[in-house]
Amino acid sequence: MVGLHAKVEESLRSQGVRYTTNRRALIEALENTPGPLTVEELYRVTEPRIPYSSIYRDVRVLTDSAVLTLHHSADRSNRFELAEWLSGHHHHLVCVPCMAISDVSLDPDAEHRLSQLAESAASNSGYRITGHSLEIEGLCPKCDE
Amino acid sequence: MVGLHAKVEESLRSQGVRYTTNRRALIEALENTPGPLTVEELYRVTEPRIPYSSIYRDVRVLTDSAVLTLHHSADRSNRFELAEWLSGHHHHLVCVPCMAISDVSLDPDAEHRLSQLAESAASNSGYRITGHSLEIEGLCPKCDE
DNA sequence: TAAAGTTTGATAATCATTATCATAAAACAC
DNA sequence: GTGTTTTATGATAATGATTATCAAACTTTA
Repeated sequence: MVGLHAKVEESLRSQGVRYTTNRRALIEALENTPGPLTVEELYRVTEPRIPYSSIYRDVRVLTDSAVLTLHHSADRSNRFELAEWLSGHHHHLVCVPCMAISDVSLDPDAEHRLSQLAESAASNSGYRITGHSLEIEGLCPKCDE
Repeated sequence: MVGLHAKVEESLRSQGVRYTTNRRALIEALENTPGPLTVEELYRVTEPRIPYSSIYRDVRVLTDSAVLTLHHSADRSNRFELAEWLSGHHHHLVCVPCMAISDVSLDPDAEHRLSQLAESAASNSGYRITGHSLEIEGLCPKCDE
């Protein structure tokens, strides 16, 4: 099993993009978190501090390189996460009051049924389906009282 | 069957908010469109023109009043749509290349199975589930060639 | 009709994000 | 290695979308 950094480095190199200290720190921050992070959260979490201008530039570079994906959440904030080819296919569990987001996976059988649902829902739309994403909304244990 | 405007008016009145000409025009624009709209699209579609400052204020008022909901999708723009208690529960079909979004509904049986999937996926998270939303990604007929 | 409360639209202010650019670091050629 | 080219960095300025302000117009209520 190849490590995350090796995969990222290989992918970036093939695109002529360097895997620098800053970028490595951002990837590590996302690796150690159960859900997508905002730029501000990335700023607070990394040590030593990376200036905002660099974080903004790097998340853009990494998103353009398909290492990260952008996630847009209900509080209007942009959040970044590892692309699914690095983290595995997953969905999101969102706490409506506090806006915390964490990843959830379906077991293979459930995932298969979900794919079928998505296919059939779009069957007479003329679209060619390439993917799907389920967002589950609720109240996290802290907010549910 | 009560009309859309009557429902909106009643809901707003109960919250001490007026259903003015501008707000009615925004609701009508959303009623006549198969998916959520950006502020810019609302600006272009309404006649006579409503200034941006008013559109921004009104979509905020209507969202705070739970008449509209904010949709967070793959481009970075914010889109607004009628809340589900007005338009019915539905999901979204997104064309990845051109970013067009249209509503899709599941039949009751499929919707039931989707709810169960969402419940079971979150079963050991400690969350209390209140809803879900499926985003289906693909290529619309025009983009698929 | 008068008074109180809301909405409107023009404009200014704010905030997140992106662009600029001189410097620094890394990769490459010889 | 030395020099050359390419790419990355961080400080700062610029942009663009959204929100706040406020006087005037409009609605509702008394």
